[in-house]
Amino acid sequence: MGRGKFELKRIENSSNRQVTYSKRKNGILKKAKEISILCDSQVSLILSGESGKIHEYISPSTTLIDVLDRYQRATGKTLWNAEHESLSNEIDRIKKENENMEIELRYLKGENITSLNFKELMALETALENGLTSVRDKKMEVYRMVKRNGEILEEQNKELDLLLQQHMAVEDGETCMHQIISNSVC
Amino acid sequence: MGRGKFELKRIENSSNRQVTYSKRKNGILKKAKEISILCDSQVSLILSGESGKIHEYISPSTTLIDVLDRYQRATGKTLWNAEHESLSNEIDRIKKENENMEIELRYLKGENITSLNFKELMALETALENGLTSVRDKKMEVYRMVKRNGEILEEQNKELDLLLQQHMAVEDGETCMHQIISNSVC
DNA sequence: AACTATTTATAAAT
DNA sequence: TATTTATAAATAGTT
Repeated sequence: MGRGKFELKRIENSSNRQVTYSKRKNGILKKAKEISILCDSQVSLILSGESGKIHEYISPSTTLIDVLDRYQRATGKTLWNAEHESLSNEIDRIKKENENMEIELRYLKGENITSLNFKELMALETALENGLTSVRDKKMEVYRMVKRNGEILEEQNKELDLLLQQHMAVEDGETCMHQIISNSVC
Repeated sequence: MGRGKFELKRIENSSNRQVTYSKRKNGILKKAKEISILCDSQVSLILSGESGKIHEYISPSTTLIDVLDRYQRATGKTLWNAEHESLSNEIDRIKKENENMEIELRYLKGENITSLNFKELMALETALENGLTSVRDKKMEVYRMVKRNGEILEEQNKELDLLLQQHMAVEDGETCMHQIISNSVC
């Protein structure tokens, strides 16, 4: 079907892949419905694409549980125990991930850094400096935009301005200092 | 397809029904395989006809367990027991936590901050400044200790020293600048 | 999202 | 039951 023979391999273009998924999903769901009605058969079809969203067709003459029961009896595989184990494993995996992120977060906040060696501390410092630079750049950008648009009410504006002046003073100072260090005029 | 339009209703002739089942079963199994490969999607298809024999296609990138697991959490339908539900809830909870931490981490690294407003940026900046201060203090502390104990070999020491001098110079500059701002002597 | 040229699936015939 | 064939259906690329 379609404008040319297709090769049975993953579609590399992400956008095409998504479109094809959407089209073929509808196609196969229709096929599932047809065979179950035409031939009076039990069907369970569960699909999920990259978005993670699930699509299903379960023939109305049955339930998923029935299908799985039959499946277990026919194949001799016990899904229930395996299911339990699989969930437990996933929990372990996510918890581990969680723990690592928590540690990294604490480090970035300067907590629990006693155990770090010098090299690690330097890397951390660099990461923080980079973050700070991005945030300050963004802040300035937002500030300029707000100023230009004059969108905030007078009162809020004044309050904000006070805070800003304090902040900006510090940063201007630092910038100036860097120039001193690199032997240019301040 | 076929020699005439077909009606979507049970085929009454038993022999025809069986033949059609057999043909369409092959067709839909092929379709299942195709969509899973072409679109990199997770597919579980279980079929049974009147003979009771089961046919299945499970995409190789996954297992039936995984598919059912996702199915249950996506639809909220519990296929097995209460224990499953509690495990499933725990996974959802941890994943949510995980997501929040991931966002916070990105913020601290200065990523994805476009959506933040001014107040949030200021809070972020403060957090980063605090982190940086702690890390730098710690770094100095470690440096002094290492120096005093003379534990590193001569060669390593020299190499490190070079790096350090660069780092310290910058920070001394900043510290000095802060003192200027707070009206004390530099 | 709709169109269309082509391929693919399949109902009926053999 | 397997193969062939006429036709409907699905769909890849296009707009």
